[in-house]
Amino acid sequence: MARRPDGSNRLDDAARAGWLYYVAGRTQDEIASAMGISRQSAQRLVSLAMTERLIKVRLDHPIAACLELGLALKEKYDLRQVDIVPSDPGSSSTTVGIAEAAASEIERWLKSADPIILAIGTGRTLKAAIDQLPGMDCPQHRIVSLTGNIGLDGSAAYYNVIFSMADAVKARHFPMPLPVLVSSAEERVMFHNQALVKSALQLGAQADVAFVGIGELGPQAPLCEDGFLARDEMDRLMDEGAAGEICGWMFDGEGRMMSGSINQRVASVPLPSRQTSIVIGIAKGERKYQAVRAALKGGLINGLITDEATAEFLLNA
Amino acid sequence: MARRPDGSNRLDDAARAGWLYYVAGRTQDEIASAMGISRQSAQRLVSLAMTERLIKVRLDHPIAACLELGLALKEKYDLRQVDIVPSDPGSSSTTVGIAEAAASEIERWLKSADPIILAIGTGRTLKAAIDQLPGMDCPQHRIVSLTGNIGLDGSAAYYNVIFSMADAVKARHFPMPLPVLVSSAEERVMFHNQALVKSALQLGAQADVAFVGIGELGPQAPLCEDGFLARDEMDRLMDEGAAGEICGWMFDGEGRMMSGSINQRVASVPLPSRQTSIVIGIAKGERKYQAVRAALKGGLINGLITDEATAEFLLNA
DNA sequence: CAAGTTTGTGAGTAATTGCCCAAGAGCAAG
DNA sequence: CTTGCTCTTGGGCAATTACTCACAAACTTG
Repeated sequence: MARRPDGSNRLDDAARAGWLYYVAGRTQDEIASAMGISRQSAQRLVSLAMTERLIKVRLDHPIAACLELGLALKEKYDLRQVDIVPSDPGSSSTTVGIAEAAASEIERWLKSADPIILAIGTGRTLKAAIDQLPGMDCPQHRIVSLTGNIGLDGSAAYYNVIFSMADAVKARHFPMPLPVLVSSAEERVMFHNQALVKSALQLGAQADVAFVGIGELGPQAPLCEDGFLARDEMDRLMDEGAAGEICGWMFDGEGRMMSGSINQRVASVPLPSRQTSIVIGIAKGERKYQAVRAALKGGLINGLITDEATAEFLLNA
Repeated sequence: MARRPDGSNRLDDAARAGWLYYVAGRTQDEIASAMGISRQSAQRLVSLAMTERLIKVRLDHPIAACLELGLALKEKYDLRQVDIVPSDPGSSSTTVGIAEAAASEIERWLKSADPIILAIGTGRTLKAAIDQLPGMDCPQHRIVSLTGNIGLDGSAAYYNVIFSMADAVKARHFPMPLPVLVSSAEERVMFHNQALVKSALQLGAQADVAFVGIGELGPQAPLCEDGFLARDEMDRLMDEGAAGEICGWMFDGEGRMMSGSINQRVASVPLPSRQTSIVIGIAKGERKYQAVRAALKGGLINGLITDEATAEFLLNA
């Protein structure tokens, strides 16, 4: 009999229990006796399956209200692709719901038999989305990161979205091993001449689809909190009228790229052309309202995944 | 809000409620007050979302495929107990995986506080399974061998499954000190009149659960290799359409017991009734596909422990 | 238009689940 | 071998959810 001091067997059991509970619809009591454990242990396994994200729940029904909002938005901002999920008034999470929807959309693209180039940004929202991806096997596709993952202090610990994603879907991937912001335009040139970065730049320009987060600016902006941007720089940007950022590219309230020096120091891949690619922004929440609206106004994105409340704001604003 | 007198609005509500419940993780009470309906109605909507399959749950773990296969097999062949373990495509072992699973299942039965009678066959697979048993102390149970352990040449060296097992779990045990095949029906009667054999026969008939291997036939069959059956007899059996054996009992491709003289010379305990007992077959591997299928078709077993690949064959065949 | 049928509602109740706590097993250090 | 620590287990209990029933509204049918 295999002893189970290690965790791997435990996850197996959790998967089993979770499957029996959610898919087969058994009660925890039945699972307990089927697996020869106490009900409490079964409950723990089921809950473990949840917290370990072994179980993925997804809603597949176009709710009329969301659909209508989506259609209206699509028209108003001339979008190629819109996905609206219901709002949860009681929750302050900035990812719940849209992460699942984004995962579903990403999966749809990855299921394509024809090889595609999928570009991806970074950030909490995208990380949450990637976590919802099922395991896949997509050697035909290429995934390219649009932005670096190294902070001001040199740490690379940020949400390594592209690695988690490539790991889940087993596709070739092209990370950007550099900071989001470098110290000068010259340094950027230097970074961009590195072989790895060069191929990311090339691939990014040819991307069929890109999934990007939309970041708000301000003292609590993730860009600040995660140490990509110093506080005083942020203040200056705000003074100059910056309203949001995508992959580090700063834009104003009308969605025009900021003209100051800041964008010359952004080392990210330029956003793929909205003429030839689909660039899908993923964001929700009151704090991001202005940033999302600006991105839409400026045509920086031509696809959107958001929630009802945000969609309503965007329609009426 | 779009008014809709027809049912589509109801499904929308169901989707919304289901989303709030499963994705956002709110309680039905919260959903009820958020949507302005009674808790019961909320519950109905959530359950409707489930029954209408608006909510898709899936489990992203290798185990999931096994469980699904198991459920399908259980239905197709009307089984009481199915256990599918992941296949290891790189291994040609006929025991790895199922031995552990079988041990785990045996252990589960032995943990019962109520005394049970556990019958057990023989063969490499079962030997590997009981090697996986942890030490236990089960004086309340009785273990009976379903089949003899003496070869054509009189040697008793075969996989002495029952002794190893009784040793490991410290239960009373009832071996069958005779050959698998005797020379004639008359000799069988003689053997069966021995006291030891008699009690084994009686116990076997009352067994609560039986674990048996499923043997394939052919020149490389273990039955031949281990010297229980002469080569020319095997050839004759194959000509007559024999497809497999369980504890020496030969059956054809439909799982019907062979009518020739061979089964009159099998000295094993008859398989316990599938009405009152659980008879669990343990087998995997391409060479055994036909034998396992026949055993299932004929209802010779009502439980199965096998691997994914075999399970897939059994489902599609 | 009335009777019958279907569908949805709320109340009450049984079943199921989630959580806290004390006890026990496993393990490392002494 | 003992001590102290952590992690896991199972019991008990409160919260949550599922089911049954009786009734009302809406809808169908003659």
